[in-house]
Amino acid sequence: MPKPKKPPLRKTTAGPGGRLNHRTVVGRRRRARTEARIIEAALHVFAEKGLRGAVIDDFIKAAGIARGTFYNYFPSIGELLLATRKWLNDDLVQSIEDSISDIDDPITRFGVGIRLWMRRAASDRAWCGFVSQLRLFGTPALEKPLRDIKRALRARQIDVPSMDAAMDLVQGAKTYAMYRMLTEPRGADHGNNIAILILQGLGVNRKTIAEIMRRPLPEFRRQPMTIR
Amino acid sequence: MPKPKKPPLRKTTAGPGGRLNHRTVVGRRRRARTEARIIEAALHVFAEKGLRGAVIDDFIKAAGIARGTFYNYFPSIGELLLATRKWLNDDLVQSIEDSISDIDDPITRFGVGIRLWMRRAASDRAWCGFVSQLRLFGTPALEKPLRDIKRALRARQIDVPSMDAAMDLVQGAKTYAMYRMLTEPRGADHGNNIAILILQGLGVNRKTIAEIMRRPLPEFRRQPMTIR
Amino acid sequence: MPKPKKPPLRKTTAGPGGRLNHRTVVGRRRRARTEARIIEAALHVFAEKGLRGAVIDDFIKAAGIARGTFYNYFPSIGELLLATRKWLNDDLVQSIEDSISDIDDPITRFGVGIRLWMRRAASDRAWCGFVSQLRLFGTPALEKPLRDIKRALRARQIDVPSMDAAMDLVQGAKTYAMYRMLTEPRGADHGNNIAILILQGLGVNRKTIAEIMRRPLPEFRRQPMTIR
Amino acid sequence: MPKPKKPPLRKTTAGPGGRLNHRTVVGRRRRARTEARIIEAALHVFAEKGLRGAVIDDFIKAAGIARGTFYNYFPSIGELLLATRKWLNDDLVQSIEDSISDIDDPITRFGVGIRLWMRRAASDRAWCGFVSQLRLFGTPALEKPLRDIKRALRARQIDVPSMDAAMDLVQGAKTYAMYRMLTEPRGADHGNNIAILILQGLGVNRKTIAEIMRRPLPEFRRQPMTIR
DNA sequence: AATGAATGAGGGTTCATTCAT
DNA sequence: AATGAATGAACCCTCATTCAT
Repeated sequence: MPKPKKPPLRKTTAGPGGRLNHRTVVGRRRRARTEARIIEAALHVFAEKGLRGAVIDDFIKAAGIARGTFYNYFPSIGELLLATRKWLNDDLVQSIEDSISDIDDPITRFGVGIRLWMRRAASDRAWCGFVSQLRLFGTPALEKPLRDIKRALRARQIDVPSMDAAMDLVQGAKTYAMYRMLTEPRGADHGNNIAILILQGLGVNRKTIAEIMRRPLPEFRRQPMTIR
Repeated sequence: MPKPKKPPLRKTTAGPGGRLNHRTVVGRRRRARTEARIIEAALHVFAEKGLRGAVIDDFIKAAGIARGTFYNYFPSIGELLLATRKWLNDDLVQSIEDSISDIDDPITRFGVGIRLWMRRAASDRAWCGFVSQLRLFGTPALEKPLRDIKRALRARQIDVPSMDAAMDLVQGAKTYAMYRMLTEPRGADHGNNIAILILQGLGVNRKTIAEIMRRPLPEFRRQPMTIR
Repeated sequence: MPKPKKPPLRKTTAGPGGRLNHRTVVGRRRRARTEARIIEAALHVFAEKGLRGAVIDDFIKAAGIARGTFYNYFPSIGELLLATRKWLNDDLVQSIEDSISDIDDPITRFGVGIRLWMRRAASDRAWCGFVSQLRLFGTPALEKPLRDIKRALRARQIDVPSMDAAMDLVQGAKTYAMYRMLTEPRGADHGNNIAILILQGLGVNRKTIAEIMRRPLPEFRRQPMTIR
Repeated sequence: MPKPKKPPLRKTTAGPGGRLNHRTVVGRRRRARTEARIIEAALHVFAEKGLRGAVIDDFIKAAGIARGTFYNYFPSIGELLLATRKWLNDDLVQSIEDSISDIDDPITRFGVGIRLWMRRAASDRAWCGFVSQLRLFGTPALEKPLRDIKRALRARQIDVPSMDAAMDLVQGAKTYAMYRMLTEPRGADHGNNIAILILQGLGVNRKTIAEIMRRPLPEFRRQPMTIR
């Protein structure tokens, strides 16, 4: 009596006519909604309790789901963190990249990008709290800025003794500023000021800095939370 | 069972007549030695496991003491962290301050201080790991540098849009650089490069920066671990 | 939330007028098929994971059904176990009884029955794994052999100090042998050897044993899996 | 600052004069007592709830200890089971071996051993319940009987078609009888009856069996529970 | 009927803290 | 002081069962 053993848990249960089963479609939609809900909640929880300090209970309370439901979606807090970071990365890259896609000059792109980043941090506490804890190095979120800055170096728009040190300065200043924005009140200009100092640090000349700072920031296009 | 718990704050246990008897003296010496041992171990443990990730077991194993002994000295890990940070602060301020006490020019003091800080980070992994996790803001460790930088501002040696932003840049860059030194190999110049970028960021003029960087760094005076 | 839960015991769903309509007939057939599928799968699962160690997931994966579907058929794993055992009992009694129905001599019937049982165990791993875990005492599966052995006692074909002890010997030896067949390789004769030892244990005389063992075993009549 | 790192948690904390520290001695004694208590309790729990059905709570309640204490001794129920079985093995081998060490004749040793085993089962419900669930094969507990039976075979005291089958008969009958003693009332002779049937099954001749059964059983030497 | 997302009770494990010696 | 066994609250994770579609 060999075991025929069906292929396990088909992804798509198609009805007799090949059309997607109604139940399946409904189920899927619900699934996606719940996942988005959990990630959305996770952003706040991680921001508040820290990446290490959060416990399952925090997430399920914030998302309004049952304990078991959590595990239907993520096998551990670590996985949830990954998913949240991935979502955030996509969202971040997307929203900033969209806004500066029409800028050609590398250092200007870079500078405006920092201003946008900092403005977002100032306007969205949860986002700021979460991002400020992330180690973004080597992550897609930093690919674009890194490319810009390399181009700027080749174009002699910046003057730094080493790329590694330059990136540490950039990321360090941003991260630290974000962290402190959560703790102490900071003026409305704080983001811009940080941008100025970073550009100064990179050796960008005064005039260029002034130009970058004078630029009106494009409208905020915050897209609604969606997964994938 | 809430925790009223007052610090046992041992007063001088004087013998009859008010003089310290022999047992007391011996006991005290032993006490100080054990405490130093625990803090020394804690530095490594915190560096390795993180400020949040360390458990009592890590400390007692590293210090080679029994579980109960730990509680004879510190009522909780949090208190140990405080004590460790305090010790580090003292040590840090002391060793750097000692080395630059003969410098008068504020920006030079500041710049050399950063170079010393980074050199220490590069040469002492545990120190680097521990300090890079600390939020030093408002802490005595930053008082002196802050004063120097304020004086530099008054002397128009630096040019920044805001002091808050300036300090975020300084601390952020240092902290981030320390963190990354632990993860990826960095060249021997990394510390100096960071110093250059920070000074550039503060708007210090080229020539001054060059002078600061040219200064030979005073010898390392690592004092032996002592408490209080 | 205690569980009052009455068995849904579906009565004939007859259409208006009392005749079975087409949908009902089709539905019933489908129902029977699914139930058979679950039980078939359960046999393997119980054999593999143990009576206690199997979880719902094992059954639904093995049967290729959805979680909810399981509960449409069995209110719990316990009930499924009962149903599986019942099916096995019927099948067992049937297939062995069919094969020896033409033997009149009680001890011969009994002996051949044991040989058949052991042959089945050797040829069907899942069956062996499942049955070896069952406590068959008092179950219909043992009624017939018990009757045979009682008759053999009356006919002085066996010589035992007590019927209880005799049955323990018989069931114990069979069960243990089955269990070990799963674990270690056993020669093709193992079943026959066990039969010999059991008969010896019951005090059957040598010659009779030899005759029983010499008998060709009737062909295997494995009936297809059907419920009720 | 290299880490001196003491050897972890010395087994023996000796005082200055090399004598065992008093605290250490006391602690050890207590530890041994608690361990014995847990194992003793485990025997009953396993007997009652089954090897698979017992949960941590059962053990800690039975042993009268706290949840955490359990884990100070055993990392899991599985480990506890192992320890319990090991203890039982030692105890079993010891107590039976002691009693028959003065018998030379292999089959007599073997037969008396079975009678002792069954007598113990009848007089100690927890023992019986636990042992009847164990798979003793390949375990030290069966080494001695196995050796005796092999010697008996060489001495032509028994007559079996295969050693494997013989051992299945022996263990199967004993195990099954033990299991049933727990469920249904069995006469005082049940153990002896099982012994007779087993010996018959092995082909021992009538007279020898009668002699073995006539032998007075040596006094029970139940040693007090001690670990190691 | 069939489906699979949601639920929450039950059970496992860790670890800070206490306390008798 | 130092020791380490004992404690139990806080967390983690699984899995039987329900229920809307």
